[in-house]
Amino acid sequence: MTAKKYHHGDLHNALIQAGLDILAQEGVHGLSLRKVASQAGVSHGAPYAHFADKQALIAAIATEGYRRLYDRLYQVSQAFSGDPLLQLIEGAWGYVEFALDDSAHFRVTFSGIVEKEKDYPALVEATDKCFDLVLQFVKACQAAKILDAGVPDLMTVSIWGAVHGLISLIMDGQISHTVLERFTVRQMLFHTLRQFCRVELPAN
Amino acid sequence: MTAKKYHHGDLHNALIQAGLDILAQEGVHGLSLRKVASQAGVSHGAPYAHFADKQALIAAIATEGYRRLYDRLYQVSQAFSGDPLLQLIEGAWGYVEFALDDSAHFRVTFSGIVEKEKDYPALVEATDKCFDLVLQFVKACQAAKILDAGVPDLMTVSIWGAVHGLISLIMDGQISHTVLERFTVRQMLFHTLRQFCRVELPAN
DNA sequence: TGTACATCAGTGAACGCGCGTTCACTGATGTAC
DNA sequence: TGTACATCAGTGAACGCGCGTTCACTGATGTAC
Repeated sequence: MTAKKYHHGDLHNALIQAGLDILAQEGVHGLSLRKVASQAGVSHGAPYAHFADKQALIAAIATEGYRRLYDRLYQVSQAFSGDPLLQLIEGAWGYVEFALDDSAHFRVTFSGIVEKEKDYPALVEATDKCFDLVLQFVKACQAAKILDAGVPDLMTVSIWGAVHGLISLIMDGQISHTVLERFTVRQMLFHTLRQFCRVELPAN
Repeated sequence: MTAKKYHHGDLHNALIQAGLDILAQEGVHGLSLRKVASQAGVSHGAPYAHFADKQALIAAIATEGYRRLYDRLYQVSQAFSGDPLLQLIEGAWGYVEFALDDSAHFRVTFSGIVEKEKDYPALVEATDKCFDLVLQFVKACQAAKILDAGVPDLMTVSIWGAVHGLISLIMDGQISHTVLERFTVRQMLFHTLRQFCRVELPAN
């Protein structure tokens, strides 16, 4: 965050990046403070100058996850502004891509590893910002009669949950291979979205 | 499984039960072979007479999770036989209840902790049996025009994912309190199911 | 029924490991004069 | 510009811990005669 220029320069962010590297290479199980420090080229005591404890680093990594997700969604909202259906579809697809591209980061972000969210206001803010953007997508779709009218919050939770659950089941190997062999992830996503939308979806 | 009657009697199953106790008391993080052995009242080397390694015990616990889920779903299918809509609704609700009642067990069951499922045929079998039962629910609903016609496998994955994702987000604390305060879990589930069903749902 | 034996479930000491965290320290940096 | 000083990011040894796994053993059990 605040890029102080003492020895390292910006170890705070370097540690978060190192955490992402570890997650990408070794998965959630490999994420330890000592490995993160080593990956950042720093001794294992150094992180304590920037994070209170391991939980705080994980919270920062989760916050970064929500920020990246927001960026993806925001890009989609700009790219398809004025077309609520495509915003919804490609927003959902962006969510899926994030999960597939960086599955360990996705897992940490959503795994609720950080128990008392209240201690990490930046995480709460990033979460809320993401939710609000999806909420905008949903409201635009409702206005365009693409989605049922009704409480937008509920619809947002339902759609978010449907996409989140679909990609979670796939990532965690719960979908039988007989299904995986016959359909692409995008086809499954479209099938799910079709249940929510009251209009025809474009070809996937 | 095979209840040999040497010293303990049936340590195999006692260890699985002890694992469930640990999960209920301490969560996924507390699950270690040594704690499980201790909980079962046995020395920490004893489990190796029954399980090749920790992964094998976890696989057995996940298998038990799928079996319990199957039992819940089967009970629903019997209780509401002839009423596909109620089977679907209460089956989904059973899934949600399992997650809420035993969240750590639910997590282990679906977390894909066991990487190479092929090494645990009982787990694969339990998984497939569950999926097939949901598939039956879906087919019955399609026949009754409650759900859209189409590939039943795809519809099963979509609905399963929607319910799984909804309860996952709730369990992992990703739903903002402003939503949680206004709606019950059952209301959220009904809202999700309403998107899939082409008929009115009963009052929740 | 009683005895000798083989089996093997469970014991407990031991192994090496990586972990989170602390703490006295060092030395590079920024600042005051 | 040069010097003295204060700051504090990063070091590395040390701590205690719980973990998964191995292994020689013990003793309760089932079996053969």
